[in-house]
Amino acid sequence: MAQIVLPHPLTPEYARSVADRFRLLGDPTRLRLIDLLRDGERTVGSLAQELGCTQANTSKQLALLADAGLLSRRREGLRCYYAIADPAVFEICDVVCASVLQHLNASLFQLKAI
Amino acid sequence: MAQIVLPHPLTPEYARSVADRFRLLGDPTRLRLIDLLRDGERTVGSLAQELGCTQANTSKQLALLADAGLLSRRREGLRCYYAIADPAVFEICDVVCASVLQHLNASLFQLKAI
DNA sequence: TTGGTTTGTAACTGAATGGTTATATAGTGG
DNA sequence: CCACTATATAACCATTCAGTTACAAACCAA
Repeated sequence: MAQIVLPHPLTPEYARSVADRFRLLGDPTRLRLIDLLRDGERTVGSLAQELGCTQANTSKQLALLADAGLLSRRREGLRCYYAIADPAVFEICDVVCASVLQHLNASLFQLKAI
Repeated sequence: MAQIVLPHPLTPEYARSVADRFRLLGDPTRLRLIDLLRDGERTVGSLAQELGCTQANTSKQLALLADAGLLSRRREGLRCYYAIADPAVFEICDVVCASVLQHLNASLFQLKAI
């Protein structure tokens, strides 16, 4: 498999694609859904109940993640089980979380220093 | 330094913080600005010219990135030089770009298989 | 069939936001 | 002083989008 690298400077088209992915992960509800799916597949209703979201909204956000290829869908009778399809999301989230935590800690340190 | 880990399940507050960071990176213009700054600090006008953006918009987007701690500002007379302040953004972007490229390649393969 | 359950979807609303225009601020040179 | 340059910012507009409501579709049980 040929290794394809993004151009530098980044073209508007590629920037758009990457930005789309970032924006997809840039919502608290979707992040919490992904986090809940760390433990394995779950049904829409179960996820909705745990998040305190409506079923409609949960279904919509799950569909967005699945359409992007991050989640997989599996029907079983009435229930629909969603699961992580691309484990890369964990790596991505971990890296971003670490950066955010570092900033939060730094801010906290600033506060304590006053 | 104590290692602080995000709670699981992710609380709404932490999810919000992480989502904010993702959303900040979820814009093509800001991603291209970050990409241009890989080569070192640049002035607002220089960046605006290369992106084909207005000076006002470029300044606004740079300010957003700087306020979040991702960029640093350095004034020198009339000019204002921006630079990467948190190298973690490169790691973050690289991870996401790799994932996006993989999906793009997979889509391309699907097309060729038809 | 009838009723109940789970999920998907269309239409709508309010809020957030990227980009533009115009203006303010501040530094430089004559 | 004045003009010019580089940057920041305020006001505004158009678009995007998360969430809600209502409803449709699909499946199961009795």
